[in-house]
Amino acid sequence: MAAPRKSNRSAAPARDASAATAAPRAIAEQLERHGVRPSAQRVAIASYVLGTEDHPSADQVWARVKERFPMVSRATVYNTLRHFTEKGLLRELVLAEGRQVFDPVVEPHHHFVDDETGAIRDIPWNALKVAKIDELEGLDVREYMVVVRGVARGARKG
Amino acid sequence: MAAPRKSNRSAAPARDASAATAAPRAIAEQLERHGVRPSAQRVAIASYVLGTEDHPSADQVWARVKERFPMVSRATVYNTLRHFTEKGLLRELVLAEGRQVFDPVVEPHHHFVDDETGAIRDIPWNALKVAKIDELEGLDVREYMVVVRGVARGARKG
DNA sequence: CCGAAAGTTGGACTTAGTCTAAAACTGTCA
DNA sequence: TGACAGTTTTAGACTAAGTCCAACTTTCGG
Repeated sequence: MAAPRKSNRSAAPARDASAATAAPRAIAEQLERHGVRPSAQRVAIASYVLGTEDHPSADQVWARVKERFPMVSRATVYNTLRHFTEKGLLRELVLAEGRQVFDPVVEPHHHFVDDETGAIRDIPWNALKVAKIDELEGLDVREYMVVVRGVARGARKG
Repeated sequence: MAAPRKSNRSAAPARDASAATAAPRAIAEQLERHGVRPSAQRVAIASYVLGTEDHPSADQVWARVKERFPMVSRATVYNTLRHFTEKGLLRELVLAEGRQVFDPVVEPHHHFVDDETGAIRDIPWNALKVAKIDELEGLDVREYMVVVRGVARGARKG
């Protein structure tokens, strides 16, 4: 389940290194560049949600952040995720198993939903090509994506 | 909001004709053909959900059905929708504003989500073409669709 | 240090959906 | 007809996801 890339558990405290923790300094700067005032809670939330390859739901983010920051409130996480989304740090997808999920990749891309595990994976924009989208009559298209459902064959490692 | 098509309130009892009510006989037969025993509640649910062009959520179906069948319970509606889906009468989409919605069109097609109203519209399968879907490595594709978001321009009539 | 604005908090509330045990209905067979 | 089994429906409790709000805390500018 965990994506074992970006192994920068550099100056992390003596806890397990399972959660992806980027340097707080860098995260604070990233927030500021997007016009978000970096509070401690926001940095904690960002350090998980901006660094993950999962597509967590809001409640999943809350659970994750609480592990290292137990006194954070649910309202804060929800507000913050909305805030991040408004500021363009996140994208909100509505294709998951009934809940809205957040995707730190803001650039357009497609999605693969694993029917067995429910996991969502990104598909690079150029891996697929949609034709005739500009021929749709009467629709002002703002964005589009292909949603592929199926099962991942073979090479899935935990 | 009401879709004033299929005005076959033929041998219906003396009640109002506001909701789309197909002939109960025909619906019962349709259910039987799909291996669903047609109870009164199931026919009531089917007569709305199989005849609509909306993409209602389960709770919306419940609300609609209760208008003409006030004593129907929520569990029945949820069970029935699941049952219909298993029997291939409905398809369940997971792309709506955070909820699962049902689509009486079982054949593959694409979807347009109106960002302003949240309404979902079908896009015919042949209106778009997705290339390179068979080149996706390591994925057993079961189905796919294009989800288009934007706003409907002009000519929208209810 | 003060006040205002921004941020955070817990908890109540809402909405969507599931679960359950009991009741009601249906078909069958004697 | 009446008894039985299996199916369907029911109300309501429960859970999960998410919103809302009023109060508290923190930060920032002066």
